[in-house]
Amino acid sequence: MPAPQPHPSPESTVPPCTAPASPAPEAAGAARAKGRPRSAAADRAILDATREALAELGWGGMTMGHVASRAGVAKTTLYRRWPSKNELVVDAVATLFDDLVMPDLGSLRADIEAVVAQFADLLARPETQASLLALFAEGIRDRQLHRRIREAIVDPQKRLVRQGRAAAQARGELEADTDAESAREEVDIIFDTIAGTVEHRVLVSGEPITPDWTRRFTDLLLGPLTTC
Amino acid sequence: MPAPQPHPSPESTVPPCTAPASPAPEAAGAARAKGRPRSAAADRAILDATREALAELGWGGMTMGHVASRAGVAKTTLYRRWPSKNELVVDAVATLFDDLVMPDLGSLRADIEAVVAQFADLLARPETQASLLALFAEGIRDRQLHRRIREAIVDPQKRLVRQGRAAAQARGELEADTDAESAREEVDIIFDTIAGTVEHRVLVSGEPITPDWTRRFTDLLLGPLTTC
DNA sequence: ACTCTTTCGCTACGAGTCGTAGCGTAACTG
DNA sequence: CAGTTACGCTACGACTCGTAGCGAAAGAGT
Repeated sequence: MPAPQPHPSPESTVPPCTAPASPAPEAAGAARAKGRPRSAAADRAILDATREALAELGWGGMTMGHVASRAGVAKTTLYRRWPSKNELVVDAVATLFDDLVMPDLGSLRADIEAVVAQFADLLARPETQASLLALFAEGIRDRQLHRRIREAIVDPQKRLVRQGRAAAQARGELEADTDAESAREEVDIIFDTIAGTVEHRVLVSGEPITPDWTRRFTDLLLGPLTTC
Repeated sequence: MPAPQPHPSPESTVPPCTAPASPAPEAAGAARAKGRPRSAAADRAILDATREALAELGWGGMTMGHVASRAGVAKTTLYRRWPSKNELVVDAVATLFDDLVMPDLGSLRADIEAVVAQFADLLARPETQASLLALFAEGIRDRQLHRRIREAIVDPQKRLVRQGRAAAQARGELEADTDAESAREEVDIIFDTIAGTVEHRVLVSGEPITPDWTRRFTDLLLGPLTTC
C-alpha cells in the first residue's frame, strides 16, 4: 500500500471515487490544499474493516453499513471515497497480493514450487476466498471494475513470472527470448496456467495444495525433459 | 437434461427443493402419484427463461421476479421447485456443459486442442460468462451449493480427461497407469490445469482463445519432448 | 361422477441492502 | 479570522429476496 493519498486506488489511472466535483482540473501532484483534509486514518480503518468483514461474513454477508460501523465511520464517508462495494474490495484485497515474491532459490523447479506454495497460502486465507471469485464475477459485467482488477491485482503479479524466467535464463535453464512479443505471450500463458490452475484447484475443486500436488504440477509445467 | 422428474436437479442425491412436507418417507422411484402433478412445461420454461435472463442481464441483473414473469409463471412456483436463485442457476447452467465431447481425432495433441476449443466456445457464451464465476463465488460460502456444483458441473466433465487419456494410452502415446490412485490424481491435475487456465484466460485476463494460443498451451501440457 | 390432494397464479408483506440527500459540526488553510 | 472541505448522523426511495394466505384449477383414486 503506497503512501496515504487523498484518494485510495493508488497507482490506477482511473480515479476510484467520484471526483471532488469543484476543484480545477489541475494536474496531479501535491496540488491539494484547501479545506479539511481527508483522514488517512479513516482510509486505513475502512480497508482493515473491509478485510475483517470479508473474512468473517464473506462477500454477501459484508455490507457497507457493517464496514462503516466497524471502522467507526459514517456510511457516507465510505461512499465519498469509493463509488461502490466492488471498488472498495478491490483496494482492500489488492494489498494482500503484494506479499508474493519470487525467491530465486537456484533452480527453476524450486522457484516455481515456492511461488505456488505462497499463492496457495494466500488462497487459503478467508478474506481471499471470500472476495477473489466474487470480484472476478462482478468484473465480468462491469468493464471498469474489470480494468481495475487487472491493474491492481492481476497484472502486477506477472512480474513474478518475468523474474522467474529471467533468473532461469541467467542460469541457462531456459533459452533466451527470440523476440519481445513472443516472450510476452509466453509470460501470459504461464501466468494464466499457474494462477488459473491453483485457483481452480483450491476454490472450485475444493482440494488442498499439498507439497506432492505442487511437485506433480511442476512436473507438468517443466515437461518430462527438464524433470530431472 | 434428463427426463422430466417431479423435482429438478436430476442425479443429485441432494433434493434441490424443499421436500413436499407430508408424504411418507418412502424411498425414491415412481412412488409419486397423488394430487395435481407439477407441470413439466413450467420446468422447461423456467430453465430457459433463466438462461435467457442470465445472458441478457447478467447474474446481478437477473431477478427471480423477472425469470418468473418471463417464463409465464408465478414467482411462488419458482420457489416451490428451487430453494434459491443459486440452485436454480446451477440446474440452468449445468446442461450447457453436456455438449462437450472428447472427439478422438487420432492424436493426443489434436484431442486436447479440440476440447480446449470447445471449452473456449462455451466460455464465450454470455450465459456462461454471467453465471459460472458467480456460481463458483457463491459456492465458496454455501457448502451445499459447492457440492451441487461439483456434482452437476465439475465432476461430470472429468470424463473428458479420462477418455482422452485412455485413447492416448491405447495409441501408445502415454504409458499405462501404474496404480489407480496415482491415475486419479493425475486426472485431477490435468483437469484443473485445463479448466482453470482457460477460465482464467477468458474470464479474468479477458483475452480470447486463439488457435495460436491453444497450440502454445498444448505445447506446455505435452512438454517439449512430445511436441513433435 | 365424486372427492381428495396437490399445484397454480395472484397479491401482499417483512426484512434487508444499496446508494443518496440534507443537516449541523469539526478540521484545516491562507 | 473567514472560507472551504470533510465528517457523523438521520432519514429516505428503490429494489430484491423469500414467505404467507387466498381461491381456483388439474389431475388421481374410488
